[in-house]
Amino acid sequence: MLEYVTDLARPNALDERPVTTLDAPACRCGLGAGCDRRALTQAGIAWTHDQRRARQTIYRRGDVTENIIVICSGWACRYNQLSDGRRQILSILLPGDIVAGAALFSPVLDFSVQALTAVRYGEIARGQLRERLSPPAFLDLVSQLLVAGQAEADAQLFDLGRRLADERVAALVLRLRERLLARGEVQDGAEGGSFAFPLRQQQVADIVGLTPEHVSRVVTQMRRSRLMDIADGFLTIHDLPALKRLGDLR
Amino acid sequence: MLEYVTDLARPNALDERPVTTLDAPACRCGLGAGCDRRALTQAGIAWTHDQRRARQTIYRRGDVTENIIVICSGWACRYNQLSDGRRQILSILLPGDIVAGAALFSPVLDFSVQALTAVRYGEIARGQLRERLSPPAFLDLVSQLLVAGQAEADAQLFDLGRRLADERVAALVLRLRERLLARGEVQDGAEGGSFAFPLRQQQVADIVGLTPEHVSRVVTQMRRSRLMDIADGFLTIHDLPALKRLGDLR
DNA sequence: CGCCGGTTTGAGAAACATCAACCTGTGTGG
DNA sequence: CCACACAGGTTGATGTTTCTCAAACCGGCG
Repeated sequence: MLEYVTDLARPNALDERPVTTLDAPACRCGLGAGCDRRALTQAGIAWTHDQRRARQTIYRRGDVTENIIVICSGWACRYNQLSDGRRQILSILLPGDIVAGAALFSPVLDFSVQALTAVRYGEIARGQLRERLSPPAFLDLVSQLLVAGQAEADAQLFDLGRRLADERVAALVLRLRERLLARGEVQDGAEGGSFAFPLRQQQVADIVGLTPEHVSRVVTQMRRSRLMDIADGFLTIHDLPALKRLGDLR
Repeated sequence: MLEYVTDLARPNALDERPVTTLDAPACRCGLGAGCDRRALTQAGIAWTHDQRRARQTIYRRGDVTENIIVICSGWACRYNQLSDGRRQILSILLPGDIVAGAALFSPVLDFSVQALTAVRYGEIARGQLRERLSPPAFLDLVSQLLVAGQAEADAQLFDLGRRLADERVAALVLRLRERLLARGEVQDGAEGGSFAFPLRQQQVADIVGLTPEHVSRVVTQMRRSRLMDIADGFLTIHDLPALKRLGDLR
């Protein structure tokens, strides 16, 4: 397997320094009104917004945190990596997603987290959160996010276990499209709309369990057959029905 | 792909009839003291114990349920299946596991559930559960189970995306061993102990994303190299360190 | 005994990985 | 401005893993 050369190996003290924003802009994280710095501060809950640039590491497997982390803007991912370089992205984190539900109970993370684009994220001490937020609301919120994560994982499991390369890519695109639709981040274009797609083919490969070369072949093939196109950080769907025939769970 | 011939296609009215046990025996489901028929009954919470024989279907994808389902004894699995027969098992359900955290919010199931051995399971109306159980305890319980499920899914995702056939099988065995260890269901034998292993190779294949033929080759190979052995419904580990070298996440 | 579900084995095909070259746009230093 | 490096993507030739299809095997059971 490839020894993926990433910047994981060169932590840069300056780059990794947390930058606390004093005025948190409007935040579409799932905590809803909860993710309002002023409101939380008034409630006596410590809340910090940090940010990372694209490709920077946010957490490493084994790191310890007492915080619940929520993505506020940008894309990130959870991944695991073997010592021989094989890497698998476990999930794509979009604004509103909880990075680690696991952190609710065990402070030590079982995966690494990396920014895919520039990312802003918030951290709340879990003890505080659990004490202060009214329990039923908190239950619904967290459980709902956990359940959504499980559903995503289920779909991904099926893809990796039982689908061919082109079907996997199609399914990935469709699921991303669904999630972005729900956030109103899909522009409707010719056939199936288009949306910002910051992933490099290497990263797509790490999601769908293929090599970057093979992803390139699949994407090129899809471009030629006018299924969809990825260019300039945007993904445009040209034939949504055909894509669904490939990648939908039926 | 194969058209897997399962008994999904021949529902048997007699076999599928729920059998409510009047005296629920000791139950190691995660609800702990909660899963005590008398206690729950006294608290006014409706609770039923049903059972299924091996290979029977408990739920089908798309079924609607207002209940939270917990496995009390036996093995079951969640799976999804394409119309062309491709099937992927999403998770193995052991006693104490919640079948569908999803049912907490959406009554319609996004997967099917099948008994792998004879299975006893309990159902509690979710509304009742959420109202009656004291919220903090409920939060911890459910979230903890959800988080554990996510961790399992993460490991499985890595295996399916980035591991070779023998590594996948080794990893599956190791993870099952861990879960059974926690339940005290591993007898320590010669090297790595042994435990009941009711899975057919077809089912193993549906977990690790391979064909049954290839699973047979891998298992036979492992038997010959004295890594482990599966026989008579029991799995015996002969060389735990070697197995871990193959399948552990490092 | 014959049947049946499950497993094993083999030969050939398909999907995907590997390795290597090349291409293109972009930034960088002289 | 040019030379150059570099990251990301594309393409091709070849190798490996796994699948497919088919047959044989094996223990249990009517």
